[in-house]
Amino acid sequence: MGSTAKEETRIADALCKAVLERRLAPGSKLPEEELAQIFRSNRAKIRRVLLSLSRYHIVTLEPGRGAFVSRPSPQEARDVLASRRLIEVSLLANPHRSLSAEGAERLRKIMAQEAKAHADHDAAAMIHTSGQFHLTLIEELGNTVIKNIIEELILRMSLIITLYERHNTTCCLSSDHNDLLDLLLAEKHAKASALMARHLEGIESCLDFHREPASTTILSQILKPV
Amino acid sequence: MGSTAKEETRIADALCKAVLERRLAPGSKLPEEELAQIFRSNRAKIRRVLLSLSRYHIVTLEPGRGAFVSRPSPQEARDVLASRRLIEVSLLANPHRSLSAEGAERLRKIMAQEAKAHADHDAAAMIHTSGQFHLTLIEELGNTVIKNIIEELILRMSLIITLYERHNTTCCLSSDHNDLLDLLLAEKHAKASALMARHLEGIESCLDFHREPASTTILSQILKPV
DNA sequence: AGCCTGAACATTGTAAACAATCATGGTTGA
DNA sequence: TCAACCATGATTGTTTACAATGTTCAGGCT
Repeated sequence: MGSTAKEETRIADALCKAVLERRLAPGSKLPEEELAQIFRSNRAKIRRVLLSLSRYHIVTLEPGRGAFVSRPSPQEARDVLASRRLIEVSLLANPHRSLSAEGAERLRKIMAQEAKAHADHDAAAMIHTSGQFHLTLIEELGNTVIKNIIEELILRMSLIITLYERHNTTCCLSSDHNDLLDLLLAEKHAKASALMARHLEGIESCLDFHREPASTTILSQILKPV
Repeated sequence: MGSTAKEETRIADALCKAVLERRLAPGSKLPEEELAQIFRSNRAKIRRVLLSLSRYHIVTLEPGRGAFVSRPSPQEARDVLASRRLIEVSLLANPHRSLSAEGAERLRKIMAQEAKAHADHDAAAMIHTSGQFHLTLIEELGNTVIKNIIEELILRMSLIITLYERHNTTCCLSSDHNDLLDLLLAEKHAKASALMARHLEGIESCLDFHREPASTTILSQILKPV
């Protein structure tokens, strides 16, 4: 996510990645000094990064207390889900432009990575490539602005899933992606849109807003020392 | 737009308001020291505000050169327009919930303010209330997350309109709002959605991406000295 | 025993001084 | 006359130290 300086981008990306892959649990405290050591940076830069991330609702700043990984409320969770569904579903129904050949190629490459991650049982890679598929799709059919919006929503969804995922369920089936691409190439917008709606509803149905685990994590074990 | 501290919110809001009402021209430089004096604040806080606003694409930070009011490129302009249209139109077609009685009441009040601003020939108030109408509508039919997204897009649209508005045209006709409310209360989603599409397309048709005026402004005359 | 209180510690927030970078205007030379 | 160049001033970027706030833990009181 575009920061100004290079080093800050690095740090922000590392934090976002940790959130995306659900290594960083919602509610975790993010002490400035500790982060500065982990990333071999200084407090000022960490501070800027945290402020930036707070704008994306990934981090919550509590004045006088510090920064924490956000814990979206059930209401916020529902709103994020609904917003993402609204945007992705309607973009597939009314794409700004149809899928180009090179776009399809990009998507296929990502699907190959997905398959590999699945074969390797690499959970982090699976989440990452799955998100990448959605983002690339949005970018091909829509534009950069919408892509950025969805990018933020996907990050927030990671927090939501970590918080509210019902155990015993296997969320996020990725077999849909194949069908989705076929429908898009066949220009069957209505069907593609409906499939996307089901796809996202599938994720929602795996959530349970009654429980709120407070699992906090220890940073240094999670954020690799650069 | 929610900042952490109170004073910073005040400053950010003042800047956003100036952008929204098109007093702050795209490209204007925003020197830290000068802003600090205008808002009787200090550089550190101004700096935080500018960083925040840069995350909303309202301000562009150029390393070593400082902060400037963003100048969206024609491409970015088109993308912002398209994104806003996508979201607003599809939300009206598939609202998350139907308009409540109190929601209608809120909208009516805003429309009254719009009428007053129109009667007074108060351009700033007209822009402000018009935006408020859209935002309230989105919030009633959708949720807070979508509202925040649209809020940012409306701000960016202010910059775009300032940059690319074709003169001799009267953009943003507000007579549509009345009809829109009627259609919504009658639960005529398809018609409401179509009207919104036309409404937003009307704005787009007033833009001309060929000219790029570089009008820069002087801050102290525009930002009231608190 | 449980809880309130207060002091010591740790962390965040703020300010100011310093360093680095960029815009400027004037000078020099062809 | 014009262009390139250097010196100067202004603005941004970074670091440091210090102030304010929150947290924790020990001790004493009820």
